[in-house]
Amino acid sequence: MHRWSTLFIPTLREAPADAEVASHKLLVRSGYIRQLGAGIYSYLFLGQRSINKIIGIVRREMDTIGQEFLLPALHPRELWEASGRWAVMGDNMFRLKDRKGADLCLGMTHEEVMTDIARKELRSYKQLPQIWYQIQTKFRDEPRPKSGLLRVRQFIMKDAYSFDIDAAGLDVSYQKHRDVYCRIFDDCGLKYMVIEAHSGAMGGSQSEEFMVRTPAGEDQVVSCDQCNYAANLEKATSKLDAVQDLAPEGDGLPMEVHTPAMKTIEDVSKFLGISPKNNIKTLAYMATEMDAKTGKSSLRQVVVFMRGDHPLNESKFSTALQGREFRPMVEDEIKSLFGSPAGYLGPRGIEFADVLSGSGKAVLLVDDALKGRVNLVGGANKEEYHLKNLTPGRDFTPTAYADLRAAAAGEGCPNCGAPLRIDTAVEIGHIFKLGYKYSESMNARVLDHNGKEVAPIMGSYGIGIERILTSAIEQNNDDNGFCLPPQIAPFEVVVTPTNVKDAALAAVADDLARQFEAAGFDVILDDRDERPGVKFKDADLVGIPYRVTVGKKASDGVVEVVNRAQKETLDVKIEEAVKHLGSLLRPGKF
RNA sequence: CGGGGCGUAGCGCAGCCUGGUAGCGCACCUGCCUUGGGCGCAGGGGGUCGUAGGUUCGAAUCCUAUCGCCCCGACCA
Repeated sequence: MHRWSTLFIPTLREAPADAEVASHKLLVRSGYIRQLGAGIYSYLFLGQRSINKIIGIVRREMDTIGQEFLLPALHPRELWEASGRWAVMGDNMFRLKDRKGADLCLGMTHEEVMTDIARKELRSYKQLPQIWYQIQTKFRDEPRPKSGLLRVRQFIMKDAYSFDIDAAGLDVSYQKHRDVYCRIFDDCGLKYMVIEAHSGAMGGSQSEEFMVRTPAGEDQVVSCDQCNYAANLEKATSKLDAVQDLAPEGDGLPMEVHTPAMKTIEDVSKFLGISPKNNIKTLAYMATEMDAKTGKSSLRQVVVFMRGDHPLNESKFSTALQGREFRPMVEDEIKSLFGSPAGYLGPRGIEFADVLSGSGKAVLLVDDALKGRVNLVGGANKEEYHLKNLTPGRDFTPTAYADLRAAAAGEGCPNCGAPLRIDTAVEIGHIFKLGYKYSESMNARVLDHNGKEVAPIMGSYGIGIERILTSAIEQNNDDNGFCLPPQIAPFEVVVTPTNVKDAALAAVADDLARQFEAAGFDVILDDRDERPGVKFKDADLVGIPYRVTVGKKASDGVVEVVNRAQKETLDVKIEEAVKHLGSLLRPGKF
């Protein structure tokens, strides 16, 4: 039996001064974790116990669809060269050399290692599908670790990889993971959402994230309270109210108008007495083009037109550029393309490319919100002048239309039209249809039923173990501490005698704790010679969902069962305590 | 990488401006006392003042460099 008096549970009255978010303060105060360096933490007794319970749930559920492996954390450079990610990962990858000078890195994810196994071992469609997973430590040299365990440089991830013969098979593997993830997070007692996610520069056809709403989160989630629409801001769309186009002026063709010192959309709109919605916002970027053969990079001009009141979403922009890196143009670059300083930029006089890559011409990406609009106002590419009557398709031809706009709270849900909300959230899981990226680049091949060599199609699926703990704490804490769902708490119940010097009380408490243990509850006996207040405070702090107080009423055969989360106390007869707790912890079994 | 802040006992902080015995609260140890919400009394232990160099008779304090940590931003398969 676990006796508090013999355990190392270093609780603190005060939180470290540099802790900002609730879970960070409380994990340190409750003696779950201690910091070793920026984004590097030790998990002490209670922390590790809780992590182990979370891992237990993840493993139990993952075993219903896949097979557990354990891959190395130390990877040779060659493996990452094969997928092309040795260069792509940049400073986020921890790199080191061995004694012979060979380059190694610490694994930040394991597509490469898994694919390496697949390419060496899988030969036939008959061996597919496969789902392989592991629960293992990942290393990522984050530019800015923060918020305790929420953003760290070393953490535990459950990562899974599926190999299928075709897209239909991948759909099945993907759905299996989606279902299992829901069971896992339900079992962990989390309130979460499944949202559409940005597939990222890696391509991939579909991706969903499992998100927990909390102010401590770093992601922004757009969701609808009326229907089930939910998406990452990087991906979210919205319905816009119809906009009244301006009537044509003069002959209806682009017409110069003098706009002295009117550089911003706001200034121009006011000056001309129009809405920013009738303006074109012109943004100018330089994208990096990589020559596949020579590996040489060159710069490419990219112009973006948005509706005047709309912000650009850089993730969508990156997708539209097919992953090319980009940066804003500097002043000289603007002048050389537009012939005008910023503030008066527009389409006039520029011949844009008709395709994204190939020609050396500037690329023009136009946001979907401008499709079908007429008589817009934009810069004239001439200092202190704008143009009226600008109409896409007639006065300029986009290289492509694209969804580039960031959705905003209050705009209409794309499904049902109800107002959208935007919340911050923590990403606890991500499932991803990878496609052929790794099997192609790393040359994994199996024979299909026609005897033809094909690349298996892959999926990858991740769960951040620590983030389950942190988001559970973020969702359920108060001034006294936090309360974890019993399934992931380090203990399910603490038995607290109010005075261990009182032999009768101590005996009742000891006996009760033994009964709980015999009944299969995860129990800790707080047998410390401390005042009751100290023990109550500690019990409240460390997240144990139930406390059984053995005090004055014990002589009448009664103990108190305290529900930490509800802050409710119930008197229970000692001989019924096991049954009562059983009904709380193991519904249906007692 | 840009901006800001902080490094003094395990935790939270004062002292620094104006150089001269290193301090407070909590925690810890001993004894007594107390026992339903971090109790009280008495005694005690613990600090290369992040590190290195400089100025000075003398540096926690002034100067220079450097390292670490935190926050904002950039970034984030």
